[in-house]
Amino acid sequence: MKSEPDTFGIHDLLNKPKQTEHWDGVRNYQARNMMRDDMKLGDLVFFYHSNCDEPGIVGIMEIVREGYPDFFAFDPEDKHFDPKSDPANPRWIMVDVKYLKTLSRTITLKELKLKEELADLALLRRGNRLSIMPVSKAQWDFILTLE
DNA sequence: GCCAACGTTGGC
DNA sequence: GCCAACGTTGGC
Repeated sequence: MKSEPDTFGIHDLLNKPKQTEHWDGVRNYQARNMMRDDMKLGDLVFFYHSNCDEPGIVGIMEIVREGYPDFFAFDPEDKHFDPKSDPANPRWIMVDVKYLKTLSRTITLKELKLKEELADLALLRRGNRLSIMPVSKAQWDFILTLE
């Protein structure tokens, strides 16, 4: 899962009560579907810092609540308000994530790109701008060997 | 700040 | 259903 450190970085998650926060504001259907359909309690997630000096994987989180309505979509004052999301039939979904650890160093995008083992990593696919992407078990294990 | 790559919107 | 226009993402 990607986030811009200037907006919400891994340190912000670390400083939340119970080191837990809802992953709100996703307004892309593919990303929403992954939160709604694929993410299960206890699943592990890489925290990726995007749009910053050193884009890359900085830590690990755990899913502690499965998909439920992103109620910020109902709030006209919220940045991610969506008038088309009906509370009776919510359009947007979020999950809750809990901080697990910060990697001993950032595994940079630049470095990931060099690895043959990660040729199929969704993050590295051309033009991919999704904020949530799948990582296979093999990819996950390999990435952790880079730490 | 630039720009490529996408997703979304809305007229037709 | 097509597609041009527009907005956003995010690396560089």
